[in-house]
Amino acid sequence: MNEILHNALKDFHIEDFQKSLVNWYEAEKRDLPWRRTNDPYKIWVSEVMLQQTRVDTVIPYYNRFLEKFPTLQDFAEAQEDEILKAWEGLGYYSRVRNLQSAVREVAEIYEGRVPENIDEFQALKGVGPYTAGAVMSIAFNKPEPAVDGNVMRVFSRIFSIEEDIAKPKTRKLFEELVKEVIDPENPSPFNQGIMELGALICTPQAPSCLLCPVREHCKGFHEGKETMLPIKQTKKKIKNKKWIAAIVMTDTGEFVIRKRPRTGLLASMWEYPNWERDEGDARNLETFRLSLKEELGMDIQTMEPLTTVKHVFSHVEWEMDAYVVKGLLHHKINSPYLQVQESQLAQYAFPVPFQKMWEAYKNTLVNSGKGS
DNA sequence: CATCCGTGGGT
DNA sequence: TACCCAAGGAT
Repeated sequence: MNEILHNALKDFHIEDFQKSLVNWYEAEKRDLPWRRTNDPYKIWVSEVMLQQTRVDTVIPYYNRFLEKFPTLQDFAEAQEDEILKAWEGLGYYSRVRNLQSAVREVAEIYEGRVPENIDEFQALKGVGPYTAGAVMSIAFNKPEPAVDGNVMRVFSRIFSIEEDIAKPKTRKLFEELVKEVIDPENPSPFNQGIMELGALICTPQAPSCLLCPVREHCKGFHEGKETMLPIKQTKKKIKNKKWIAAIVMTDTGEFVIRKRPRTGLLASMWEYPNWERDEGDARNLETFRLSLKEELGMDIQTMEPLTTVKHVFSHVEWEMDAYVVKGLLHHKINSPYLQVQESQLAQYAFPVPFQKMWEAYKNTLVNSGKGS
């Protein structure tokens, strides 16, 4: 066993720790929708939604999702636009496409039953070490580690571990540590207990150590280092990208939208037509007119400034100058473009920056007395 | 291993 | 305002 592990476990009362944690979890756990089921499909859905996403954000999405796709088979048979719409606003959209790909594989290869073998399950798309361990332990009560940010923070403090939790290698260290201390009789409440502790007590800022059920086991607390842990390398600054975009309405009163490429940022989501813009280039607007004319075959009648939308993603920032364009379409437009009635817009999934743009458009209609 | 991939809330 | 953070995974 490696040095850090050996050191961490020295003088650590494993069984007392397990009991204190599991008892606290059973007494204090929140009543969350995915804790009311044993269906591995539903637990799987919850775990994917919860990746890098807060509980309060997930709850309404989870409920709506399972209302729409109650069974694994229902979700396997759904159309891409349907599943993206169900995920709209939740972010990290490849999660839902990977989830469907994985679910379809389960439907076809495993006769619709979620594999109980962790290696088979983790081989599915979108299922990494954390999700595999979480579903195996929570749905099937298997003693597998499920190391997320909570677990690394809580265990960094309990064992006073100063490894950088931003480094991939560190997650493996914590997996080994969990394997040593997990309660083999109660893997599900143990794993969920650590995460619940991280969410309710052992929080990133100002942990409530005086309320902590495992305080007496916490080396970081005893050393007065709990607020110094975990150690995490800071990430670098994000870049800025500038766009010019438009709400385009045709002479027939329809709106022009566009499907984004299958890969990359906001993959397969819908958007309003937009092109990259060069800062300080006076020809931006003229280039924009040309793009609309050439790509859409549109004669522009009016073009008025709408708003500027700023949106910060995980690694890039957008600044979109938005316009409202009205024009004549001479030909049928081609994929990836689509012209739809306003009443049909709601069935297409738009990422947040374009939702902001549409809201601004609706507001101008209301303010100018043209709204409904 | 570093970077890409969303969004909203907290300080 | 400018960060940080939240039940990560793919490439």
